[in-house]
Amino acid sequence: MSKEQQSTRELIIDRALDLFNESGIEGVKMRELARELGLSPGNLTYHFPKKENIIVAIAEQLSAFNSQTLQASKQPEDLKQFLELFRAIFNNHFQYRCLLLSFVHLTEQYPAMAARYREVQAVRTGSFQEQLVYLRAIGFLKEDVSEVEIQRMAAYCSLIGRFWLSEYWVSYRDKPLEQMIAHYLNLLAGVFIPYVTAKGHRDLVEFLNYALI
Amino acid sequence: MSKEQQSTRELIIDRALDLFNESGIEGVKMRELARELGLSPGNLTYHFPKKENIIVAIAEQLSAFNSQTLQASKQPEDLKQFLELFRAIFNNHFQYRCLLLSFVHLTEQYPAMAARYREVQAVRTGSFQEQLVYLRAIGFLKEDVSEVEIQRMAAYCSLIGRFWLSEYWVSYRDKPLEQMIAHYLNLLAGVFIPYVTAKGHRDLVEFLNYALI
DNA sequence: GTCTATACAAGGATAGAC
DNA sequence: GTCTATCCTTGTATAGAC
Repeated sequence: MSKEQQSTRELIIDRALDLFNESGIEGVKMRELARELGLSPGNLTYHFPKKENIIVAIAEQLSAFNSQTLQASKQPEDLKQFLELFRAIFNNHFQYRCLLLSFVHLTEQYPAMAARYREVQAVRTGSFQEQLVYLRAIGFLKEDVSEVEIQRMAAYCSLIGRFWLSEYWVSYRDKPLEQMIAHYLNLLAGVFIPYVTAKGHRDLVEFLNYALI
Repeated sequence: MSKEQQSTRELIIDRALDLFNESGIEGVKMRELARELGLSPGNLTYHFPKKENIIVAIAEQLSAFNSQTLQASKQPEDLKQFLELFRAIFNNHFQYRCLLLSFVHLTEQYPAMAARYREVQAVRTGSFQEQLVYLRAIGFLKEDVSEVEIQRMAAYCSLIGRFWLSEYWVSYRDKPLEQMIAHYLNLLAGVFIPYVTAKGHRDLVEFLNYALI
């Protein structure tokens, strides 16, 4: 996809994502974005009547990325794979951090985005649960792990998955991304430690050794 | 504190908090706030030259509340007390939800608030760790719980404490507050379950029975 | 010290010519 | 598809009355 082939619309989305990530969505003015692109403000409005439309377009990209990542592992082979899934998602999140970081704000301002997000998130939490049930079935989690415990683990995964970036951004931004992703993967792994079988434990230890530097 | 005795400044802060909580900080315009109070916009500017000043004033109230709540239990008698601490904090959070819900935003916009917050949060996470070490010392957590495990537990407490409200607001706002606070207290309690002694377990079960309806 | 009236600048959005 | 000109809202600043 060379730059020459990109439509104006695509050029706008790409540049907007960069600037939004850099200065926050609110920090980037429509006139500024137009100037950066060598367009007139009016022309920008032609392609995206409202700023919201640019945001939605970017959100759709992220959503597509995430769906693609998640489809890959309906039934993870082991805990390692389940956790690697999160590494991929965390990297997606960082690429689209402008959205993640102001997402409470966005859901307030644009009810359509809120509704869509709630839906996606409910599906995702449910899917975590299924994957954990599956991991229990194939002997990585103890047989006697209860439904309630599975639900709790899924809830922790959800919460960490949603908010790791916000915490990172506010409190640990000076530290390297890789290191902090490793930290949050470690927290995720820690959720399972008390509930794994011997086999699961070996798998987890392996993950912790190679994956967390 | 009857309404007659409140200074204009106090009246502004009170009304602003209500409106901010209702419509979000960005959703409340200075002119609107002035109108609600029966003041002229210029007069509002006299008391608070910038909107930020109102926000800071409100943030100081929350901070005072939280410090007061936290000082109460440097050395919790038991796990129950530790968890009750969080219930109080969660209720504070809800009272000041306008701040919590846009706090990434706020720390971006006002570096002073960011620095202060980072400081407070570091202290708080450290203090969780100390309390957990203490709970281990007095026999509520198993003796062989490691420092790494303590750190992880503190990290979970921190993450839940920071972001429970965001998740609640975005995904479960239609459910009653009490019920959702109970849900997040349950998640907090769940963090400790694998690491408690028999004594700690009894304590935890008791908490779960009476505290979570 | 407290308040009113008014002005200004920045930013999102729109209309219409080319 | 692109541009110029314009409008409206909102945060902020100031001058001056009481």
